[in-house]
Amino acid sequence: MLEISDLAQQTGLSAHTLRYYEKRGLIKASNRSEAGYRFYTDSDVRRVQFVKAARNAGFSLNDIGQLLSIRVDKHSHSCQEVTDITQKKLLEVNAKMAELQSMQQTLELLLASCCGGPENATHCSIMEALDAGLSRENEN
Amino acid sequence: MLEISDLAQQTGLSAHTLRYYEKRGLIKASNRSEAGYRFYTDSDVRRVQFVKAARNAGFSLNDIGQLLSIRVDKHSHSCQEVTDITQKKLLEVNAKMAELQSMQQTLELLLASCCGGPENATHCSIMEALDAGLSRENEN
DNA sequence: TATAAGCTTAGAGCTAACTCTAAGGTCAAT
DNA sequence: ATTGACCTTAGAGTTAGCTCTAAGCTTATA
Repeated sequence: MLEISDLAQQTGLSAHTLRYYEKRGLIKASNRSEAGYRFYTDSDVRRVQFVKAARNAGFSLNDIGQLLSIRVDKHSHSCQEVTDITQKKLLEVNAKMAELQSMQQTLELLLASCCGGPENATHCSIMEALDAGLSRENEN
Repeated sequence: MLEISDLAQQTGLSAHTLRYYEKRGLIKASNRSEAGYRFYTDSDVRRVQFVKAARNAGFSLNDIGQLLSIRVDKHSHSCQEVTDITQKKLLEVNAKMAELQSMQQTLELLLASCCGGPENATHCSIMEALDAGLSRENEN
């Protein structure tokens, strides 16, 4: 039986975060001491590690809530439900990536155009490009 | 002279957002009517367009505040200041991209491993992978 | 002149995921 | 019995960038 700080150490999450996850309904200590201290079992630890792995994969805490309810009753859920959640997340990640790639490209172009030297910015090509609206490519 | 809704239409930002930018100190209506209505000049429009272009490039409103203070007094600032801000932003974007790429890769692997069919999730390989902590590659 | 559309302000609410604080209880060691 | 480290809870604060509301003016049109 682990106390919350032990679980925190084992998972690399803070005790605060673990309590927060509990408040969100993601995890729960299997036992409590007389005084109300949380005690975690191995099964609790595995559940927290599942949450952590899902966070690393990019899932939101809401997504993880869904995944967890599938996890506790796999018989009542299909693989398709799991792939749907995963697919949806992948689309979000791809969208975000596209946005960032556009920014990255823009920033690289800006940097390539500017001398970056100590002279004053009167003719700075970055400022000029931003003034020109980034050459109307990036309009939405 | 444009009223705020005219400026909103010309820039694609909402009147709410324009007032918010003003509150943040990024923009300002050059004139006000007797009644207090904001009136914008062409120069105001260009400033807002600068802000919008910088947003598209990924700059935060704080960054944009700095860029704007350079913009109004280019003589007192160097190209280096501008490239420093830009470089810093590029590093942030790159870091975020790396994170997203890792997620993307993970999600793609997960999807490739799972049948996604209507059978129950008892042996779903996505669930198994998350249970296994994503094979300890992604630990931090 | 009355109605509707649009303007003003201050300030609250939203999202996501923490992060921290305050006030107090518990526990092991001295 | 007293530290000091840890635990509890409810609830507030943080970040970024909006987004919206309420209450009240103003302006153009019918």
